[in-house]
Amino acid sequence: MAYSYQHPHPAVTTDVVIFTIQGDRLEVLLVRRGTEPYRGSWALPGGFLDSDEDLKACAKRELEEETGVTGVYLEQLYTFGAPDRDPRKRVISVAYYALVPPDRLQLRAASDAEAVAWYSLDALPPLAFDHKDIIAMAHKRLSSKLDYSTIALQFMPEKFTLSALQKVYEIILGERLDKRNFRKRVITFACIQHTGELAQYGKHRPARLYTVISPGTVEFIK
Amino acid sequence: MAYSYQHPHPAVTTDVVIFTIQGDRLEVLLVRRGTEPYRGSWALPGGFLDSDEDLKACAKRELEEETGVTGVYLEQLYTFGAPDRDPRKRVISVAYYALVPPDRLQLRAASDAEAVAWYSLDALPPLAFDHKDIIAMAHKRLSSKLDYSTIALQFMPEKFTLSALQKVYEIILGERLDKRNFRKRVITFACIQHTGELAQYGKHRPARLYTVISPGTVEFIK
DNA sequence: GCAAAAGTGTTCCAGATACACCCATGT
DNA sequence: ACATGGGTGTATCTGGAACACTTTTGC
Repeated sequence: MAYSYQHPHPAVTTDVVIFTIQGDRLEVLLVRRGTEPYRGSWALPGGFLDSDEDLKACAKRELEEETGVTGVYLEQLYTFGAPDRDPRKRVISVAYYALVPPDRLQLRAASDAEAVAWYSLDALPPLAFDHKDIIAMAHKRLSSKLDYSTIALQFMPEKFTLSALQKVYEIILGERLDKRNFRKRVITFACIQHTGELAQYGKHRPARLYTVISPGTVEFIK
Repeated sequence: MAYSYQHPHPAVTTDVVIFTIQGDRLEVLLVRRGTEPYRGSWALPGGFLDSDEDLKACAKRELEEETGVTGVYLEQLYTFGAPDRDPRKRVISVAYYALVPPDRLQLRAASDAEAVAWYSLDALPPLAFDHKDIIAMAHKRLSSKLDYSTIALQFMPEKFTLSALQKVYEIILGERLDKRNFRKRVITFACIQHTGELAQYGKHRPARLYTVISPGTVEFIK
């Protein structure tokens, strides 16, 4: 079975950068490649576009097939097409990215457990293709979106404390923030609300729990 | 001569949205299609990716071949890949955009003069494919970049008056701006400088001419 | 002298920043 | 009682917005 064309056609893939926050680290989801080229190397989840498949649908499908992660809100990042980015043949890759809360990271049981893992952004293994560049660009996009959108809320579980949210900002931006100013700012977000509940106690005062009103949406500030 | 693959490969094209300001209008460069599908319709300049060609190089080449416009700084906009965006076959299009000053608009003599034209954004003809959506997205991107970069300077000829620059902002944003506030803001741009010269006289006071120090660069404000 | 665009400062408001102490709980 | 993180208010600074008149030229 072969597909023939009058002109050379590149292959088209999608690749997905899934970020999460775990512990004190910003992490990305990687899969170990089972096929050449770069067999055995770590890479972003992704794969070839089907004939009648929308680009974003392809990214979602590959993500689910390879990692079991579903239901995330993907956003297009950039299209990578350097002629030599795949050593075997010409491949154009449309990259997407998304943010998931750490409690959503139930990785596919069905897939080989060894083959899917979270890696801290500052301790990435050697990566296949130009995936290092793709991750770098996604990180840059993420940082700049923090300034003018409420995108960071996508990292939060259903209920969260303001301290936890602040920690997320600090991890992504790589700097400490002032607690009072941070709180003043985020409570102006129309899309967060506190639930009246308190967090499970620690050896300190219990914290109020907040929740996001319209989840899955990227809102712009002001 | 045919190219065969084991899996279906979509075709990949680049399309280019070239903006300019002419008179009081924001305009885009369109070409009339000479081939099916949409033969005779207006469309963005663009075309198929060559086998070993970088995406941006393809956009530049097609732009020059079809319109004679060269030397512009292209930026990637978005990749469009809806399965039905081309009625004949699957085509993925990587869209680029750029801004050119009106004095650079010497369109290719070599190409059919009838086949290349500037159209005002608010009086576009019916367009091929999803090119209307591509232009809409490019316009949105352009508007938002005005806020945080000096991208509008790319529309200016080598020497220009502050009033001319203000008019450019007003045309893109679709609203009037305060003259004093505008001038205060733009003279803080590190990349513009006044030349000491005055504009050719009209029936009014001559205006100072300014120039861009590092042309071709998109600078971020602050 | 009149029309037409160039050029110029100050006041005000809102949002960001800097900064330090008391509170509720577990041990 | 003490250790731990939760929670709060005020003074200041800065950038953006509103706003009107004088200057230089052509006719």
